[in-house]
Amino acid sequence: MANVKVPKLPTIRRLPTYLYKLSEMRKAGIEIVATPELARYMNLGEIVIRKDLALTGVTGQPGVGYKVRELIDAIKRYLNWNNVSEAVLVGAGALGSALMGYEGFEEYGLRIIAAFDADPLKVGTEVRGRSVFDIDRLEELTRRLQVRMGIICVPADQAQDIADRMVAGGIKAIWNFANVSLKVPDDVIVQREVIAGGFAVLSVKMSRKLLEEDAQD
Amino acid sequence: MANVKVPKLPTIRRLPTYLYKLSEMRKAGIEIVATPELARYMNLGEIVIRKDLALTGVTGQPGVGYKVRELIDAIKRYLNWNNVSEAVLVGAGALGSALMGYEGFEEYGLRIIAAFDADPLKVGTEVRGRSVFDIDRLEELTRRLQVRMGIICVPADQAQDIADRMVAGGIKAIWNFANVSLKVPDDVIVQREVIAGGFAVLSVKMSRKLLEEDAQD
DNA sequence: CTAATTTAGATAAAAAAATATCGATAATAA
DNA sequence: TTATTATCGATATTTTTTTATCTAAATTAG
Repeated sequence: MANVKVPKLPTIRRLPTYLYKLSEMRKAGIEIVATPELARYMNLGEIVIRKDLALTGVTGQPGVGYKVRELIDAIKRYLNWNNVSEAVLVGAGALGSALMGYEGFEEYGLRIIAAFDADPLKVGTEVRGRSVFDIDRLEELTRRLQVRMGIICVPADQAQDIADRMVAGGIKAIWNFANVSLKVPDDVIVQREVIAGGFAVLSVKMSRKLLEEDAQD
Repeated sequence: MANVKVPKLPTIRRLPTYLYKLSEMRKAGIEIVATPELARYMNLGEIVIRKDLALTGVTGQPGVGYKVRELIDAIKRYLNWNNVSEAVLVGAGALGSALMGYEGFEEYGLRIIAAFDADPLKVGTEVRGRSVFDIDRLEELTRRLQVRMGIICVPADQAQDIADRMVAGGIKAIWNFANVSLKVPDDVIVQREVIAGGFAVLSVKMSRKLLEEDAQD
C-alpha cells in the first residue's frame, strides 16, 4: 500500500464537520465566525479549533474571528474537494445503495459513476440513477472510463478479490467498507472504514460509565 | 455528554477487525495464532498487535502464540459484546436500512428492535423485519421497551431534535451518523460516526501522493 | 481617548500512541 | 542434548496529539 504518511489525522477527520457548519452559516448570510462558537458546536476546546483551522492555512483576525467564506474555500482546497473524483462502487447491496443515495458526496467532490454486483438480479438494473454492471466487467469498464477511485461494499470474504480486480483496472485509491485489510501494490492507497469500530468505542464507553456509576454508590 | 475518558481508542477501534479474523480462524479449526500472522493481516507492526491484545488481558505464550478461542472471548468481554444491547433506530432511509440489514451486528451484541421515521409512507411498513413506527411515538415506545441505546440516521438538521426525544425516552447511549455534534445531558454518551471523515483522509492521502510523485520527477 | 474585553497565534508542556530494543520462553532441528 | 529459530512481554524511545500559557491585535464600553 502506498506509504503516504499524513499527520494531523484527527484534524482531517474533523474538517468535514467544520465544512458542514460553515456552509450552513454561509447560507444564513453569516460572514464571520469566532472560535468560541465553533468550539461549542464541535464540543471541543477552543485551542483545538484554532489548531485545526491553522492547518488549512487560513489566518483569522485577533479580536474578530475568521471569514466564513475563506474557511470554506481553504478547507475544500486542503481536502482537494474542489476537483471532482469519479469513482466506481462494487456491491450494490444495502450499504452500497446507501452510499449512492447520499447526496452530500457531490459537495465533497465525489461522484459515483457506476456500480457493479455479482447478483444477476441486480445486474442491468439502476440504483439511484446509476447502472449496475456485472462484476466481470469491472476491470474493463474501469479502465475505459479512466476511473481512479473504487469503493468496496461487498462482504469481507469477497473484498480482496474485488480489490485485485480494481487494481487490475487501474484504480489507485480504494475506500474499503469491508472489515478486512486489503493487500494491494505499493502505489495504491486504501482507506478503510470500519463502522463496527465506532460501535466498539461506544460499547467500551458504556461499560466504563456503568463501572463509574457503581463506584459512586 | 458523559465525560467518559477512554484511552487506547485506536486499539479499541481495531478490536472488531481482530475479532472477524479470529472468528474466521476458529471456523477453520485453527486454535493458535501468532503475532506475525495477525500483523500481516492487519497491515500493522508486530508490536502494535501485541499491545492491542495485551489490552484485553490475554497473555500469549512465548515461542508459540495466542489461543484463538481465548482471544475471541477476551475481546468480546472487553467490548462487553457478550451482553446484548437493544437499540432503536431513527431514520429508515438508505443508511438506516443498510444498518438494519447488516447481520454482523448480532455478532457484536447489537440488536435493533424497532425503527422510526417521519415519512407517512414508511410508517407501518417493515424494513428488514423491523416495524417502522411514527417518529411521534419514539419517546413513548422507547420508554415502554426500556431501550437504552439509540441510532440516529436522519439528516443533520433533524438530528438534534431526535436526540432530544431519545433522551426524553430514557436513552443513555446514542450512535450518531448525522454530521453534527449533539447537545445532550451529562449522563448520555454519544458516539459520532462521520463517514465523510474517512473520505477526507483518503482525499488528503491522494493529494500527498500526487505531490510526492511530482517531486520525484 | 482610555480601559476592559474578546480573540487569534505563538510557544511550551503534558498526555497518548506508535515504534524500537532486549531478555526470556518454547518449539524444532542438528 | 545442544544450538537455532520463533515468539511473547517488559522497558525505553520517539513521534504525534492534546492541552495550557502568554502576547498582541481589534473591538466595545465608559
